[in-house]
Amino acid sequence: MKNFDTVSLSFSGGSHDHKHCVKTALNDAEALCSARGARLTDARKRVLELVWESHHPVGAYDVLSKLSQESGKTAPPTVYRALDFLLEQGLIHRIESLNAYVGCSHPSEEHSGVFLICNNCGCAAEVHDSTIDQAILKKTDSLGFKTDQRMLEVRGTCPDCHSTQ
Amino acid sequence: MKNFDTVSLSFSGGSHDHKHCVKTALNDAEALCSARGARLTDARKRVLELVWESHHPVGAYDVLSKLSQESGKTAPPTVYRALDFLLEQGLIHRIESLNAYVGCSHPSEEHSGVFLICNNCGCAAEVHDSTIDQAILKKTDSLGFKTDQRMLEVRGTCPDCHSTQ
DNA sequence: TTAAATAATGATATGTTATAACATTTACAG
DNA sequence: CTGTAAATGTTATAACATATCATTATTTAA
Repeated sequence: MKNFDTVSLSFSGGSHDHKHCVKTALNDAEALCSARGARLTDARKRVLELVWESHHPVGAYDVLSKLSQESGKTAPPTVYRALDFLLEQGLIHRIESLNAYVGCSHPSEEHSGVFLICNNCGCAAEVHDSTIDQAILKKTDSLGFKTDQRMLEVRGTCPDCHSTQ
Repeated sequence: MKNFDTVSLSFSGGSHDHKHCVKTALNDAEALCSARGARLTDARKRVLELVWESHHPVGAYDVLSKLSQESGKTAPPTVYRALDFLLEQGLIHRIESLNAYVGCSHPSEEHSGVFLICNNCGCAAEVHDSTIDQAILKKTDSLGFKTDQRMLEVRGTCPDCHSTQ
């Protein structure tokens, strides 16, 4: 895994060009899936788009109702299958503490992010920090625990909400 | 918050005196609640006992069915109220990635644990590490994010399962 | 010590999130 | 083409959680 400390979206104040954001994500997704021989079908692509509609985590049933509106009756498995595919490909992340999903902004890297979730506005930022990664690794190693995945979610107030009050 | 690095139960190989473990937890809980003027009623105490029955996270509906067996028909709110109380008092923790609950082994300290969850045997160990805490704090501070709570759950294979294969 | 206030519990219904199981259609390699 | 695997459709249900209102128990304070 590449050793990088980045912030995917660190609290833009709602002022970034989100359409561009989504377009980039979709292009990246196409390229990645193509390179891997994975099939980013229309249904999967549409779900990815819907997850990317904001930087707020989106619930499966939110996706479901939008899908139902635009394409007629849709059943839960349709959505969950697409979400599972996108998770497998690393194109989205699941926020366990919200039962919700967010787009991943650098899916080409294998990684475990840290999610900062604002209790006020609901936005979620994915950040990376090798110091945190190493601290966790050191601890699990010292206990002989072999890690498969890890989830680190921090709830609080984002700088935008904090300054605006 | 006291600065401590401890392992609550680091993979005992299933060989510890669990009855003692539970008894201690219940005594501590009584003492704490008493000191705080919080009411550890029979119902709440029984739920705490049930959560402590193993070091595996226990689902709310597992608790519910045991309660129904021993006390006749019980409804979900009964269990969730007790779990909420126990969470508030820091007597149990919720494992978000499992929708399940585990007993807290040192409830008198205010703390955020790290949970190591074995995908093989299902056991969960709560560990603490100030290096991890500090790394996370440093990162969130640098981004101007004010933390309320955090969850860190690591899924993998515990040393017992790894050695036994 | 009793009435009022507060906290806890009981009971019913329903909301929310997720998956099992099986049928059908689509993509694509041979 | 056509057989196989992958994806999707469909129905039902499992699993997790809360809203609401009625009732009972406990504490507080007059």
